[in-house]
Amino acid sequence: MELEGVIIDIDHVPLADRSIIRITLKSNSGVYSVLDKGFYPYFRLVPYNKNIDPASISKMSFRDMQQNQMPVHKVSKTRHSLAGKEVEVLKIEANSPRHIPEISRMLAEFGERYEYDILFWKRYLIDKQLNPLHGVSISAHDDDGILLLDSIKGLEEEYKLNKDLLQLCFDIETYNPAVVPRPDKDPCIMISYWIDGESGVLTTKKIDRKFVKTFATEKEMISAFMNLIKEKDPDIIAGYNSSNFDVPYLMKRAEKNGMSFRIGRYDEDIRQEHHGLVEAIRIPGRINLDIYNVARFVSIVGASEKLIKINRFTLSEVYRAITGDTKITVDKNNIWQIWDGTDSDREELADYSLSDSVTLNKLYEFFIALETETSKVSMLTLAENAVSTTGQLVEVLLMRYASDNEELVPNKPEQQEINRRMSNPIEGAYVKTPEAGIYDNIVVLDFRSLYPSIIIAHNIDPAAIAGPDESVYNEAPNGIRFRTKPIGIVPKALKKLINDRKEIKKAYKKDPDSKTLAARSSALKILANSFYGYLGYARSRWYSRDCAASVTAFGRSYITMTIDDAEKAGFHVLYSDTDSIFIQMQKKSKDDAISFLNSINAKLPGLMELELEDFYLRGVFVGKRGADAGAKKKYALLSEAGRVKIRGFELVRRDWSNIARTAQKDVLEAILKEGSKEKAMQIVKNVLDRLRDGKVELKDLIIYTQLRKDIDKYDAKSPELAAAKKAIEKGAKRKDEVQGATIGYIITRNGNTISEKAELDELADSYDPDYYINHQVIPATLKILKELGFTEEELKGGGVQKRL
DNA sequence: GCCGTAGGACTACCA
DNA sequence: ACTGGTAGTCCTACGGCG
Repeated sequence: MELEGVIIDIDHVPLADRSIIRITLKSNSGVYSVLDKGFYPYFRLVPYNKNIDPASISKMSFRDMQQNQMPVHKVSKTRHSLAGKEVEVLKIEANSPRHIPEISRMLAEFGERYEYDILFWKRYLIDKQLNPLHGVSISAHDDDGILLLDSIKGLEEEYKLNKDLLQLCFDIETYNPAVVPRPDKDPCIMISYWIDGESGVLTTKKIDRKFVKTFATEKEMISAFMNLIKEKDPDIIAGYNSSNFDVPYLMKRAEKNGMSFRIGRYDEDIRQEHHGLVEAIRIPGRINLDIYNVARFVSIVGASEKLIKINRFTLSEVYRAITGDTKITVDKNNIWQIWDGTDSDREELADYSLSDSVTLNKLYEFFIALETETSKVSMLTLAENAVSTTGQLVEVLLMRYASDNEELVPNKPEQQEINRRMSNPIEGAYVKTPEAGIYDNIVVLDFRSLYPSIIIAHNIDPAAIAGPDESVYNEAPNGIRFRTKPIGIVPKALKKLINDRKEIKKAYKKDPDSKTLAARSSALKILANSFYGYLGYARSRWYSRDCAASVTAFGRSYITMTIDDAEKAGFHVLYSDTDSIFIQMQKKSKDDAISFLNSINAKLPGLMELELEDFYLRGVFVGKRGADAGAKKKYALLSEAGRVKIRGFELVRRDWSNIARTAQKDVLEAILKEGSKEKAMQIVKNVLDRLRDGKVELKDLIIYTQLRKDIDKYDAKSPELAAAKKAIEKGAKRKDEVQGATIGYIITRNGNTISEKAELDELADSYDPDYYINHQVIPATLKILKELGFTEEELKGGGVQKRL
């Protein structure tokens, strides 16, 4: 039979003598499971002795630790290129991926080993050139009720499912008399879900709510949840931090109840795997999607795309960030008391539980387009894409190009090599020091995708570095020479991403409401922007100090050339950072700026392009604290269209209080929009008065900071650390609640030093006006008012005493 | 012992 | 656990002073 569809999941099933690939395919006619017996896991060996006979390796006897035979399936000769040179390679196929580590170890004495750590199913996708969500076409036959694959290939046209992938969102509540729930002792008390518009709560006590179903035991409740999944057959199981909490917890509870928590499409256990630093949950035949990971990924990687900015990654904070609404909540530490409380307590708990799943579904709807489109670009399954870092996405993409080009995939570096790379960083971008001041009529120009376009224009690739005796090359400003051809896999991959994005943008213009097109464009940009970083990443397979240093050297050269030309043409350059240049127009017209832009573009190679970012009516640059020089990476602009663009100022930083941030924002806007010196001063005076009079709400005084390290591993004392430690001592927080978390604290009146005065936001009952005046509002606003000609004394004279 | 400050640890930002 | 460049806070150690 012939099948077309998207790959939901791909894994392998271990049989007695070998492992075979299994594909879970979703087609418009249903979900199919197809086995491919024609593919074997393998690694490659570059033998020290070229005359080594493949047959002799085939005949060797390999045994594992338990002395089980591990026959080699097949050994064949290939030719591959390695760092730009042709080499003879042996491809050694095994029967099971489990055999690869041992067989490759035993062959280490015969040569250099490569590609021994590429996962079996990933290898399959790469070698067969498949893109799971884009769609595949399969030819298979029925063998006693099992579908066996005859051939598979990727589809040219994207496969259109007539319905979106079906998601089930769920969340659990647990009994927690010890505050932190103990999976071996404390039962799961509620499971809430949302699927296809239907939502409900499964529980074990009678609760008077229509959406609640009550079961006699925890075991029956978990079984009912498993049955629900079986019956509704979702493609995606979405939770919030579910890979670390909900799923492992239910697995443990099921085990305690003498059963197995199985929610896949096959009668198999869920697999828990380490994936870099995150825990990955594999649900056979379905897609596990932990929205917590997704939100973090988008927030970190999508930052440049301005997708979202989230300060804290709790479910309710993320919900608030994307919808502006707040969700209902309960005191998490007291769930067990609520559960043991009154009927109405339990009704509220059920409402809360339900709201978590409903909320989660809204987050799912918000993130799924980008997640799906990133998967199509990375050509990984949705579940794998969701647990991958950008580094891993770039890596797997380059593996595909290496495979197409018959290049060996470089090995991952050993720890010693990683340390060596990290201790030797490269020089980065150029940043011009601005002159503090307030300027009118500014034009901002920037290079479109500077680093990707440099890599493409100059064929920057580890395998393209020319030797000293070669004559055809392009020399980077740092002296590294790159062959002009053949085109390396790094520029080749980038060019495809950039060309694809051009096409998508064209389509988007015709269909501006398409979320899919917008998300695909973002996904392409995120991937393209990660290549330079990957070249300089210490753990990268394609690390190349020379390449990364050449990219930034070219970058510095292009931007300084642009600055010099602008000045030669009579413009005043205010500021520049990496790929952008801020020009004060003075007597020049917009046409002059455009013709300058054109003159630069006329001499740029390839698809490199300087773009007009925007014209601005006014801009503010401030001085560095305690120095004459202007501060870099800090500016505020007002565009002709009335858009305010603010970068770097305290008001965009979460580790400043709301009161200081708001005051700074109001001052900047008063200057930008109204040019009013007096109004700016009045804003600050009002805030200082309110602070002194104790009229400011505590919530506007919270300072948020992440405790990035283990709480005992800090060398330095800090207010946030002191506040966290005090909360732990009081028993208000557990270590694991604050470690790695973004905590909020307030400087109170109790104590002498700032650290002594710091208390977690929920524990603080006063604030120290002196601190907020002299350490928050004044530093944030004074440097701006200074540019208006005010002095510190005038500000203080406006009603502030420095002394208590 | 008090004061001012250089320098380290740390975080969050820009590109 | 993609890069480097940067500002800024808080704290501590240190040196000068008396």
